[in-house]
Amino acid sequence: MKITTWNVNSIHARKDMVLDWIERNRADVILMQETKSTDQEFPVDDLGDLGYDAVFTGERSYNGVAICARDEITGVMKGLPGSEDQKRFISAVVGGIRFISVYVPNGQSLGSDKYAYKLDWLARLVAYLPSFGLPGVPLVMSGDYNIAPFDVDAWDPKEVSGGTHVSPPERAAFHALEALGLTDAYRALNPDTQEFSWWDYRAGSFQKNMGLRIDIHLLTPEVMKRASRVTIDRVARTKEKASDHAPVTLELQA
DNA sequence: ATGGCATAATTGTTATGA
Repeated sequence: MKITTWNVNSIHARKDMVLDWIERNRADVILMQETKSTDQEFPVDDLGDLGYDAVFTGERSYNGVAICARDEITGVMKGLPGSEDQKRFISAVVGGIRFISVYVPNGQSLGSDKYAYKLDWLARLVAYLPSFGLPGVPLVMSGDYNIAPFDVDAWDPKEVSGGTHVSPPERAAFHALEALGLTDAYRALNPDTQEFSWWDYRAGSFQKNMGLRIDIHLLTPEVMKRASRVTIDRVARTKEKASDHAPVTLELQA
């Protein structure tokens, strides 16, 4: 079973590229972030033509998350309690596993209102997750966490974003998610490797490999036992008009 | 210290991203 998380940075600006990638890679489940699409405009018919069902919650211009799958999707839940206005959380069951697609707020700069919102949002996520019954259930929560968990996950932790994405409170929130019984599959399978999933469009950052690993699959133990590989598709980031995030694919053994 | 690039609202400029 292949599960991909991908911040597409507008499903409309990149529809052909995203559909082409899905057609060529045939992941079983695709968790999207930053669709930047209202529910009315989400390209559900195009995905249907490729054999995928899709559930989504979005808004105009910003945010927006989706779950696409080749098998039946059930048990859909939309919105993080207390933060329903920004469309950053969707959950559904596919093939006996509960999936959650999250788009964690960016945080803008240390001390800003948006930074406070990011920490509040993460605290609400930590408070909400136990209602899903983890760690003793098959659950995969993937998405754009906007946090580089450790220094190895950032090209230069001292220079990044004026301190956001690497600040101790953000990392503490990420580790609070792990404390609920979730494991960062990429880091568990690759203890020392430095690989990034996002690169700034500016200043030739991709060519210089100045990036962050912020697109992450978090797994409960019984799913982690099945995890064989996590791959970051850098080639997708080289394409003309690519998203600034690469798709990250988790492979589970049957 | 700042800008750089991209998207989406709009048509000249602003908000946002990480």
